[in-house]
Amino acid sequence: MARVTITQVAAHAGVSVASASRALNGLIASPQTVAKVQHAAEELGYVADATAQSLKRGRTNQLAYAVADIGNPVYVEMMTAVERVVSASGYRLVLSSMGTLSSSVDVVRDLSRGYVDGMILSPLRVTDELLAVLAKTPVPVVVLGHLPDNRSIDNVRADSRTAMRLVVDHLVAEGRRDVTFVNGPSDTTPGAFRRDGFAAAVAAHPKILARSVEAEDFTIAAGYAAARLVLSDESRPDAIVAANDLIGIGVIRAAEDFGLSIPGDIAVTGIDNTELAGVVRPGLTSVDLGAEERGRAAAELLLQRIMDAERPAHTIAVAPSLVVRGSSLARRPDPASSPMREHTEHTDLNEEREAG
Amino acid sequence: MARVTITQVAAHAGVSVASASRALNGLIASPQTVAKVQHAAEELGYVADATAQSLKRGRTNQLAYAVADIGNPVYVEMMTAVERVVSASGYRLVLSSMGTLSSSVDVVRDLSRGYVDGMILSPLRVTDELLAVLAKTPVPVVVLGHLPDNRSIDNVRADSRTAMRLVVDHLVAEGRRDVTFVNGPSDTTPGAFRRDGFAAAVAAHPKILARSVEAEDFTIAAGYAAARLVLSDESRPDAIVAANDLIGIGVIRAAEDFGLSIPGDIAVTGIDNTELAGVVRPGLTSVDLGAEERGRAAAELLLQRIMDAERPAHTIAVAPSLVVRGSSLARRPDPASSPMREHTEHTDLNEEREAG
DNA sequence: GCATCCACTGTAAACGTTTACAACACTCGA
DNA sequence: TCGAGTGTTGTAAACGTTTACAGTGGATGC
Repeated sequence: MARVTITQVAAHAGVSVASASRALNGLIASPQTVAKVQHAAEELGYVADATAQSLKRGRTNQLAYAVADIGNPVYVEMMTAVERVVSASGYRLVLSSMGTLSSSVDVVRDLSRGYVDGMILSPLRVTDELLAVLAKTPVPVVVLGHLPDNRSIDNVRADSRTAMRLVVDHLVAEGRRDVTFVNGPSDTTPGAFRRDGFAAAVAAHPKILARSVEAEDFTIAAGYAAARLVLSDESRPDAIVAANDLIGIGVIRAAEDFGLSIPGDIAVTGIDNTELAGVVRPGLTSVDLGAEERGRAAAELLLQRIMDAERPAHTIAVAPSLVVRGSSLARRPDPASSPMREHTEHTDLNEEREAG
Repeated sequence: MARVTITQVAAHAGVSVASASRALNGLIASPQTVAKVQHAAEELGYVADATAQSLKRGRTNQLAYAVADIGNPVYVEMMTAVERVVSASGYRLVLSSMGTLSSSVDVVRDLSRGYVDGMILSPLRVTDELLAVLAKTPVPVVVLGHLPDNRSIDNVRADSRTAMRLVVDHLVAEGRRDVTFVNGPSDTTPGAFRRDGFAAAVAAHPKILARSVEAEDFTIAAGYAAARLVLSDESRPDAIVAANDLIGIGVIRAAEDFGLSIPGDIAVTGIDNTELAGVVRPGLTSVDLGAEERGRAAAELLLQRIMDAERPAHTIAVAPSLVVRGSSLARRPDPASSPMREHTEHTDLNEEREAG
């Protein structure tokens, strides 16, 4: 299945390559030429070579979304929002994952080589090396995730501080007094910001006891493992704040293994408000960080940056909102309790109550 | 941040572009030249333009994985396996989603234009148009998902028929007699094959009552909606076979809304054995279709096809295996039952029992 | 009948690389 | 001293497009 070039199409149609090109691109050409060329192209199954076209035109019509942790549904949610925006502007979106296999620096370097006209980056860790590469990368970049200030890089971020305040305030209001934060790795950007946010939030409540541990990862399995340690401590907390929904779900599973009722014995909260939070039982109270809105904002920032390379860098922060579900309700005055209390919770696939 | 070309590097180093190219690519060149060129490249921040390089070399070192439904975790699982294989061979993997926005035909056409050296396709629907495009596409393709036979296209498939037999046999063995299949759209490839597989499987058990309905989609929300209809029927089944885990989870949630105990009042099974199946309560019995193995096989097939365009097309079918969890256990002889029976189920984040 | 315009066409140069080929400066052996 | 060999270099042609430019032919105006 050899590649057929425009030269062959031109020959087959009996015209010059220039005419063929013009006919195919809808530029000025006589109706007969257009007909001949289109027929020839059809017959030979011609498709313009993308690399040649990009080289000549200086643009690829491709944008990239590079994400560290594609296993986390929240990134899929952001990607969907990104795709909606960029494909409306005629770009195709390619997703490239920068896992353990390829470092984010490598991915950025590679993407800077001209395969894409711009990129959105969601790195888990923002190293100095990455910042250096980003600063001198020739293609437009938007970072979706917290970035040091004054970096002159377009940036869309969640508000981790407010998010942590929302959950902590909520738990305290519901009567919790001993709160443990199960973070993901704190050398990651979300890990660091949520750690600090938690510290700030609990500082506002001098009476409550606050502790922190770190899960190995922002995953269900890591949350489960970390929670087992927390719960086997002799003085276990009456609330666990998880750094994201996946960890939160792991915590719920661990609590179940320990025979603990949620929220009777212990409250649990997550962050991201993914679909999963509404699907586990009890429903996981979570902070919605506006994934959809962040994705959209990042895409729009990128499109604007492409149109005007000189515009000043923008930073957009999206406001979080608390979504309360069964996992964090007040511990009730012990209603002649059955050992495992029954949670009568309506499945919130369609609606949810918000408080923010 | 203007693009710096090899011409500038060569000028800056005081050599010809040919020498610069050779020095940068580790071809034959004197140590002094290499040093000068590398220094110049470093200083100017030179990165080779990918489109020019690809045009000249005739290869991009990129492979694509195009997937219809990125919201389904099973595709992420396959992608991870694919990436592991292809990046070990020096390729970069780009993911392109063909959602409602862009038809699979468009995506294939676009990818055939030279942006990638090969692609793996997981289409939801295999239309004649898609087959026609695939047949004449100039870049190597592997289809990950059932394909009509004798298509001379490399193909990796799950064994839906066996999968359906495994769940149906299991449910019958556990004493179920009235089984409803909640399929996804049956005009999709998985929908059609699972429908047929279910029909064949129940045909082997003449005594049991079998019915089918279709959810709008392979999602939790669609499964939930479909299950509400099924369960509000006056003669509700004693088992529901869901066409995948997401639908199965929706079914569990719906059953809960109806106050039904699982597996006491009704058994539920899924397909794909995603992580979610082990995380919901009760654990969702599911058929593992070998996502990891299918992804790996597809990637290897693609690499071989790239190396040898003439080799005959292969079809690889991966054997399924049943993973039994709490959602489908036998209805026990009514142990002085509490209305909502308590499932003491060990969280299977680490191990699971298989039967296949 | 000649100049002018118009609509269209072909020639050729670019885009940034890689690479075949020829040229070059050496060293070595005769 | 010469020729052959070696190791390195530059010139120039390609890869498949797009596009500036200079034609071409015919119709129109005088």
